[in-house]
Amino acid sequence: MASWESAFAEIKRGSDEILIEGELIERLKTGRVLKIKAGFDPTAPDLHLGHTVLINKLRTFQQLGHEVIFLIGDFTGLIGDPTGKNVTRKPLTEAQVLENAKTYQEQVFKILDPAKTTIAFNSEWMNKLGAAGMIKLAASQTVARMLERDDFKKRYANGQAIAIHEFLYPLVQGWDSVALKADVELGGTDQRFNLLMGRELQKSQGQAQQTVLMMPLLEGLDGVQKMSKSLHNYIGITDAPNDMFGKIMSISDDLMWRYYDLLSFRPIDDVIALKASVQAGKNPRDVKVELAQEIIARFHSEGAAEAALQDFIQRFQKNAIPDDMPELSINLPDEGLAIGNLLKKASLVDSTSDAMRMIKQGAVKIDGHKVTDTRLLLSHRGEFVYQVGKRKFARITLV
RNA sequence: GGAGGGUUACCCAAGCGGUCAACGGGAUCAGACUGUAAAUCUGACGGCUCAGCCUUCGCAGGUUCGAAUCCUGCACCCUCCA
Repeated sequence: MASWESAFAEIKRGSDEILIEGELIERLKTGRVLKIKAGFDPTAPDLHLGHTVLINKLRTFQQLGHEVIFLIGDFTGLIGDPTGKNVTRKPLTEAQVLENAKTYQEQVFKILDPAKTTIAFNSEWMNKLGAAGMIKLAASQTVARMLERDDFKKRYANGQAIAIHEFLYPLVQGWDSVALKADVELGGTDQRFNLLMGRELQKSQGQAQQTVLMMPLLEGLDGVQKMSKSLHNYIGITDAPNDMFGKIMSISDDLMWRYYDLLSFRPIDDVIALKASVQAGKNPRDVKVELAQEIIARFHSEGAAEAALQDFIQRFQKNAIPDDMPELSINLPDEGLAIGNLLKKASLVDSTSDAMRMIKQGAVKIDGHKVTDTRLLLSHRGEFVYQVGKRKFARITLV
């Protein structure tokens, strides 16, 4: 195992805050295998790059020889984490939770080594705890303490609902740390309260208090809000290579550097060199391409990364139509088919009203020719490429 | 249990008897400009057989020539009191 100094440097890299650093150093100095806990709420069936910031850090621990526990919050999922929410979260059904959890397991091993990863479900000990145990646990904390939390405080002040079960969430998460005897818990900065609850409960149970390691939240494609499935600003790790490429290329230059810091496995010196070269005049687009390549290679393959690049060049830099686009055939009635209807049937627009708007705005093309007549009646059979806006294409055969 | 306030399009939020498919902001989409960036500018933003027509303002009724706007009942949310 590496020296504790270098291990600590690796661990700290990219992190937002470590509570308490000194404790972590003491643990590392002992040289024993530490239990590293990170909990995941099975609300979204697909992991996205935002989640991987944390998983990458787990990977770091794993490479340093520690025991990584990937905790699936199947029990907590029934509550719904109130963190950062300004409204009560809808609890998941048991079936949804199980389904999502399964998908998590499959996906996480694209980053972690399955042989070295322990997967745990918190229902295992939570179900045993029982109602009486739950009440006892709830009795250990006060409402005033809960209301110290910023999100609860705000909701309370704004007169928004806080359901009682939401108070249980941090307690359960903290109890997980007790059950696992965790040495370190990883979480996003928004998890501070929940993570610290683990320390409190461990202390009350006479255990050593876990070190809390907080990672920054990754901004989504919009560059402002955190990446999340429900905000539709995410890059899923199962996204097709071309989608990944497109999404990464669409982020702002500023955001690109953020992604380099949190997602790239490249040495920090490389990133510094890249920044310097851009300052010296290199096109940021090309640096973004490198990032896209690295990430696609990680979740797909080198070949897929190369193919995605070629497709990108083909499609946008040469302004050509893409090779792979949805292909469908649509029945052409004898009396003809209105352009609006066709676009709707092909799902290129949301409604015929939308189609009318797009045409008026000059966004619709057939085989590259702009459509200007909103009442265009299609009457020729055959294959045509329809385009709405810059990115939506469909090869449609009228039969 | 009591008193009061609220429920408007994806979100926030105006409107308080006609000129409302409904002000404004955000998000989104399109066009211009570009590096399919960002920023900016312009436009659109309920649906349809689209220069016209149809259905929306928590739900159900009612008053009226006419209601998002007034009345009644119901549902849900919030605040204060108990």
